[in-house]
Amino acid sequence: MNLPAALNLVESLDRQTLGERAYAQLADLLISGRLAPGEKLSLRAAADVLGVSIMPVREAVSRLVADRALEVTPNRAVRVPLMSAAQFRDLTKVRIAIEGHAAAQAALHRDQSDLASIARAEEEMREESRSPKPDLPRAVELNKTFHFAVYEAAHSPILAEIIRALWLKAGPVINLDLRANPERLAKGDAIRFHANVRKAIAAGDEAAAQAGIAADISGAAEVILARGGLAG
Amino acid sequence: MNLPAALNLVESLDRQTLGERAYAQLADLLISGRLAPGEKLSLRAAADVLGVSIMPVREAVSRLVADRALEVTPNRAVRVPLMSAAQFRDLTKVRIAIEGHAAAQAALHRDQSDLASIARAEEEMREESRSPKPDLPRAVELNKTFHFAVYEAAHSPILAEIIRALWLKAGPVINLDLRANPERLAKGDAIRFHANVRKAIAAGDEAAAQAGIAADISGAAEVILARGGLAG
DNA sequence: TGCCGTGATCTGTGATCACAGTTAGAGTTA
DNA sequence: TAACTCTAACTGTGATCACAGATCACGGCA
Repeated sequence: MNLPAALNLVESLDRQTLGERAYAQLADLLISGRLAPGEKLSLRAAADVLGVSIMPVREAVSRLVADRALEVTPNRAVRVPLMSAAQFRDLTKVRIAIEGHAAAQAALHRDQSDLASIARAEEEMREESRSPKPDLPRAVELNKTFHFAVYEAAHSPILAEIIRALWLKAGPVINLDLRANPERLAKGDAIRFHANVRKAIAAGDEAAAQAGIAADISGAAEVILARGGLAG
Repeated sequence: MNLPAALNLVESLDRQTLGERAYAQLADLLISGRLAPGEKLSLRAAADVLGVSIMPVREAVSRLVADRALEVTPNRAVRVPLMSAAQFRDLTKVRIAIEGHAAAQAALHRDQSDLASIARAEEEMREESRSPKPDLPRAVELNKTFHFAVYEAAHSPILAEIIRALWLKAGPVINLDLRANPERLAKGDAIRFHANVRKAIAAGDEAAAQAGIAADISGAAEVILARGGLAG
């Protein structure tokens, strides 16, 4: 009973329950904006699509409901919550405070490997957005990769987890919009802010890193609010 | 079909599922520190205690696992996560940043009714802690009431929700300790900090409100860390 | 033609059963 | 006495069934 635990290791890695897999899939749909606010979700239909019974889906959905990333209405319907302009402004303020704080911490605590992955993520997104025919889903994914490369550099698992929960709420609004309206990507605001953030973190400049993330978040939020498509 | 919706109202209020009730009960146990880190929890046993089948408990537990307030080990055992000193320091830093921010926002956005409930909570806790024989569980509850009165005054539902999740993680460590070691309560540090916070918020002094909350949180954390009872 | 009642179908919630894996303890052996 | 083995009871996970309530389309009435 003493194989060098190598098998033991691979076994414990793919040892994820169906519920966790379902959660990961649904969370990805939300963060990347492939589920729109107000869109309904049926447990049984989702279970069919994922090829499992409804039990794993129930667990995944109850987790997402706990995070307010989904809601179940009084009429027993699961849907992506609608967000009012006021709620979106609140969410944006909180994101600026917390993600800005994380960026400042990243400027203080980043190591070389953090800088490398931030730089790589920034470059990949810059290339994609300068392409004549950008792949929007990929751009959304790369944007997420860049931001989380920054937040990981703060070396605070708890902070990273909180931010992930915020993106679960913001994804359906922001990334859905980005997919539908690529102009902002073409305009290159995000690219500029990202470059500033990378430089600030590399230089250890807390304030600039915080300001850069804040500008990026509020820039995207203003586009959404200006469009005026939010509920109530 | 047009009763003035009065009946409609009462009905929609008590419309909570067994799962939600189970969640509320378990969350309360965690926040108030009646469940210690490392303590195991059996779904079936909990279901018996709560007088329901295991289904509602499963939903409640999966929510708490999503918030990292509980964890299920690879051996299929649900327990309150053990916290290393490093993790506790990370949690404390994040709490200082976020709860401090909330206190600052409270100083900016509080209205008269916020000030009234903050003052009431502060006074009740001061009385309890000055009593010759303080009721510790009640003191823990009053402390929570005061803090959340402050955070509610920031008028940011999202921020309040995030802080609630942080308390879910910190409760088993901090409040368990407070129950076991009442000296800190007797010493009156918390009472002094609370008074400062109340005054700062009433005066609209962001920085002082933030500093007061930070001092309260780190004061409690230092006691825990000094005791040295944390894991790994 | 427009409206309302009605039933089939779908919703999430809860209970129960089945299963594989772990744990703990009694019983046995060295 | 100590260690080892094996079994019985327990663990969370998943599937399936039952149920009350909501939805929606169809058919009949005005």
